[in-house]
Amino acid sequence: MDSAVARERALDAAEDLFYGRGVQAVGMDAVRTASGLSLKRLYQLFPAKEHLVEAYLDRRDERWRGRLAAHVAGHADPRRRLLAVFDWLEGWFAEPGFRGCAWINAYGELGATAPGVAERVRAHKEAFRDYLAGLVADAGLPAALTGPLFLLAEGAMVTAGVTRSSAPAAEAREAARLLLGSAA
Amino acid sequence: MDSAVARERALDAAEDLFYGRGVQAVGMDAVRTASGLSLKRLYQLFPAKEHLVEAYLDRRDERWRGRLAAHVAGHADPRRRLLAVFDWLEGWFAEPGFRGCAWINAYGELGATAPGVAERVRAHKEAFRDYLAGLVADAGLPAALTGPLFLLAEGAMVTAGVTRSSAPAAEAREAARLLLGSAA
DNA sequence: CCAGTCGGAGAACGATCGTTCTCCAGTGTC
DNA sequence: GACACTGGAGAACGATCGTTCTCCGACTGG
Repeated sequence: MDSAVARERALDAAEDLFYGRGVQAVGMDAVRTASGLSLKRLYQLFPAKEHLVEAYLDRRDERWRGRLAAHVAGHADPRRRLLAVFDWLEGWFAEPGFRGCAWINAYGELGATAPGVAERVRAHKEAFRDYLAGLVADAGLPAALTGPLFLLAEGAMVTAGVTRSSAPAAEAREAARLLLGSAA
Repeated sequence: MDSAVARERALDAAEDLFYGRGVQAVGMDAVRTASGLSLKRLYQLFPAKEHLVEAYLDRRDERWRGRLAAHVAGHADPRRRLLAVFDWLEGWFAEPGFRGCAWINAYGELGATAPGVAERVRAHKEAFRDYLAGLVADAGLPAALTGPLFLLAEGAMVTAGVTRSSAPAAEAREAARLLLGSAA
C-alpha cells in the first residue's frame, strides 16, 4: 500500500479516536485496529505516539480552517461574512459526534505536559483570530472588534462542547450582530 | 491526625497537582508525596482516584464561585456588579500558576470517559451561568443578555489559559460594556 | 511490662500502554 | 526451486499507575 494512503488511513483512525475519546484514552493498539495498519507500519510512519498526535492536530487544523473559509467565502457582503462564521459554527456543533473544540480539549489534556501540543493549540487559535481580524478589516470595522468576536466564538465552542448543544452559536451570533451594530 | 484535616491536605495536594499538570499526568503516588499522607490513609478517605478527582472539582467549585461572589458583592451598582465579574476574571488570570479553567481542562481530559467529571463540569458551568443571569436580572437588563456575557467569560477563560495572558478579560469586559450599553 | 491495635512506609501486584521484536507467509529474482 | 527481502500479525518487554498488602514501630489499657 502506498505510504501516503497508509498515512491518511492512520490519521483518519487517529482523528476519530482522539477526538471522540481523548488522546490519552486511546492506545496505539486501538489506532492499529481502527486503521487496519500493522503496528510496524504505524511506527514507520509516526515514530512515536506524540508524532501521530501532532500530525492529527496539524491535519485537522488545515481542514477545519479550510471548511470555515469555504463557507464564509459563499457570502459576498463583508459584514455578512463575519456573521457567517457563527452560522458555520452552528452547523459544526450540530454534526453527529461533535465533542467540542479539538484544540481546547487537547490543551486541557496535554497542554501542561506536551509542548508540541501546546504550541499547536496556540498556533491554531492565533490563526483563527487572525482570520477573524481579516474579516473585520475587510468589513471596514474597527480592529478592536476582533477580540470580542473571537471570545464569543471560543465561548460558543466550549459551551457547545460541554452542553452538547448547538444553541450557543446562535447566542454568539446575536451578540456579534449587536456588537457590529454598535460599531456601525 | 483528624480525618477532616487529612482530607483537606489531600485535596490541597490534589488540587495543586491536578490543576497544574492535568489529572492523568498525576499519579496517586505524587498526591501521597505532596500531601504527606500515607497511601493507606489516602485510600481510606477516597476509595479510588476518581473520588479524589470529583472531590477536587467539588471543593474548587465552591471556592471559585465563592471568591467570585465575594468580589462582586463589593460593588453596589447592579450594572457595575456585572462588569466586576470580568474584573475578577482578570485578577484570576493574572494569578501565578493560572492554567485556564479547571473544568474546561478536566472536560477535555475526562469528559468523554468519566461521567462523574462531565456531570460536574456541566453543573459548574450551569451554576456560573445562573449566577450571571441573576446579576442581569438585578440590573433590570433583558435576560437575553445572559448568554452573550456568559460566552464572553468562557471565551476569556479559554483564551487566557491557552495564551497565558490576562488580556482577554479586558477585551471581554469592553465587549460586555458595549452589550450593556446597547441594551440600556 | 505486655498483648493488641492502629497507622505509616513503601514493596508488591495486576493491568495497561508505548514500543520493539519474533516469526512467518508471500513475492520477486536468478 | 533456492534465496533474500518485505511487511503483517501479534507476542513480548519495560515502564507506569491504580490499588492492595506486608511489615514494623508506636501507642493504649491493664
